[in-house]
Amino acid sequence: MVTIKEIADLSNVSRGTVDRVLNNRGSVNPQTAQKVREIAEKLGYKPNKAGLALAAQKKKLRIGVIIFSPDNPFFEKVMEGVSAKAEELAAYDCTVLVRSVTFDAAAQIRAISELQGQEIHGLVLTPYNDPDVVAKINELEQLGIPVVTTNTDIEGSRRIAYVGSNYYEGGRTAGGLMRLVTGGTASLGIITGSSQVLCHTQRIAGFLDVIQKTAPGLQVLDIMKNHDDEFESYEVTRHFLKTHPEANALFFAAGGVHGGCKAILNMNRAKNMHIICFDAVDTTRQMVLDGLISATISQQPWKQGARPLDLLFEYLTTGILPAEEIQYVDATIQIRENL
Amino acid sequence: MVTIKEIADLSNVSRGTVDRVLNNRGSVNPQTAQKVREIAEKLGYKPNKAGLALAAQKKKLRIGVIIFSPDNPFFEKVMEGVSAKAEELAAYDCTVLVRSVTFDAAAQIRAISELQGQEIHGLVLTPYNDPDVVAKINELEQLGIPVVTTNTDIEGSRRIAYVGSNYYEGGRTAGGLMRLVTGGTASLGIITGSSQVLCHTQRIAGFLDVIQKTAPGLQVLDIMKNHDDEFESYEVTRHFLKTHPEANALFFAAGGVHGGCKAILNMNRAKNMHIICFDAVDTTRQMVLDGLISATISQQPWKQGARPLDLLFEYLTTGILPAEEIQYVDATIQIRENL
DNA sequence: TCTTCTGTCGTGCCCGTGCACGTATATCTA
DNA sequence: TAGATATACGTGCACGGGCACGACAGAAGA
Repeated sequence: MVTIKEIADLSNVSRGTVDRVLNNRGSVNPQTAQKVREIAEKLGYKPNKAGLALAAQKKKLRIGVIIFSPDNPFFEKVMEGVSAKAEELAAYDCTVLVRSVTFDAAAQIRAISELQGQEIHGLVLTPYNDPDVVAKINELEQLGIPVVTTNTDIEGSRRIAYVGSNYYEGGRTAGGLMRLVTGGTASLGIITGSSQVLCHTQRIAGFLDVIQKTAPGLQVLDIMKNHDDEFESYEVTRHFLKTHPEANALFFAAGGVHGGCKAILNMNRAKNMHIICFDAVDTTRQMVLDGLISATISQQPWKQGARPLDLLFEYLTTGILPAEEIQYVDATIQIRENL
Repeated sequence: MVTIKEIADLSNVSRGTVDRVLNNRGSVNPQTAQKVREIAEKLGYKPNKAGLALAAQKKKLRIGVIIFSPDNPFFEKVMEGVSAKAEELAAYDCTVLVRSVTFDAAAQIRAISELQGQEIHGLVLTPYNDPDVVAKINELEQLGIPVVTTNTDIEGSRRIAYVGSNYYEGGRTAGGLMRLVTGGTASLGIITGSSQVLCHTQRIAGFLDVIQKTAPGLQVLDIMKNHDDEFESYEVTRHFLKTHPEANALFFAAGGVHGGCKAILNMNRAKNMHIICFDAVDTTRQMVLDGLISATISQQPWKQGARPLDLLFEYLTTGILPAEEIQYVDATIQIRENL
């Protein structure tokens, strides 16, 4: 365990000077600085976390969180993760300010400005994909306010990290599961939210890649959109089942699982139907337990809420950036027995 | 954030007295103690982790780890977890002493005594199920040396926590997977390590419970033992396949997956064979990627190595016992696409 | 009454880091 | 040459908790 004091002793300077050198603050003689840096390097100095945390205790941190309005059961679980972690961080005098707003650029930017007014030191954001939002994130970065994106990423922004799913890999896993539960032969329908949402199309791309390569017996009858709406999902599934009496498998790449399943049940098509979907919200859990859904792939919404706060807190107190800029949560396969 | 100082001020005593009361050291007037305790309770005092860690810096901790000789690829992964966490803890002047010994009571007790000679402050142990080992664990507890068991638990001991799999639930998940990949109908063989090892029998119990309740079409032809030996596994599988030409599914409840799979390949029985097993060691991974094994259930060996150290360090520096005495690692389902 | 013992409690330092403040020396200006 | 200014560096305190030491009072013994 190398301390600043040790480095100071070996460099024949005081702790303060070492501090100035290693943290680039104040003015130091270039030669002295060079020497200190060399010694610190040689000794492999890593700031002591306990000391850092204690020193950080003085300033009260405020972290802002902006996510969708949680009318969505998935985001309710994300919120649970946020709340749990917020409670934990409260012990370190760190306050978490949550704003849940509608999913559009203007509302997001308004919410960010509001949080800026409250003098936040960091921000967790589920970004709406818009150049204005990118600009706003970069503005925050300029002001020294780090941003972590969650659930969905945004390109071109200088956010310090992204925590979320790897949608393409999730789709691949779904494809593999479909191969396994159908034995490699089936006539299937794919139901997605929207072709405009990158997440959904990425999932379908992964799914199709896998079945084309490893399960040529899986025939895709149709790809339909439900715009993440339960009732539209019901309608669309109903129509699909009617026009395709031979269909015996369904892949839900987005929300609307509940509506789709209801349609299957109402039309008495549950028998020999193989269903793979995403997320383990309550209604989905029930359908898995009932045996209607073979398996669901959970993206750990709780973790998607909690982890970004962890990363930000670490960065704000220790200055250490996350080891990985992109932090994928595991896509865990859930069946009736391990829900 | 409540501090000792605040409690002291409100109780009209000094920090030292509050410290004595809350940590039960030294002598304090019972009335004063009562008052301090009440105030601490009311304020919901939780010792500050940073402060605690800083104070703990003075005494260098030593934690002992005893696991099997890692000729086993699973325990190699456990060791990776231990090493990674040890490196992390080294930053706090905490040394981790590892002993890997053969799996019997005498050797374990000898190793523990050795570590005692090195004045360890805590111990991580994969306990051999023997009354002498129980007694030894309790002796350590008496001496103030906390013990965390990992991978397998031991009854009647006063270990502060257990980190490992829920074998019964793992078996249930395996049963569910077998139902899914076979479509609910198959003639299967079960290969286990030994009927003397609790873990293995628990897994089989979970597996059988599930298939009896949810997949009556799954017929168990035989349950065989391979004593966790690859070559015995090869022989036993070979014999099973020969005597059961109709067999089209295999469940490996223990080690020896590689040997068993080799037998299947050599006898040209890979086609239409459904295999479910445990752990994702390299040879198993390869068989999953090759499509021979449908799915494997991983018990996160890395975490089983790392987590116990975390718990012990937390306890030794802060005195906080793990929230849950029994910490199950997730049984994650791994298929070709999410390995 | 003086000493000794014991129970009770306050004080100060330590751990490692950040940071405000103070000070010494060198350079520049009037 | 005195004074202002800038550069380079040392010092001390804060953060929260552990712990050693010592102070003080009351009781017991001589």
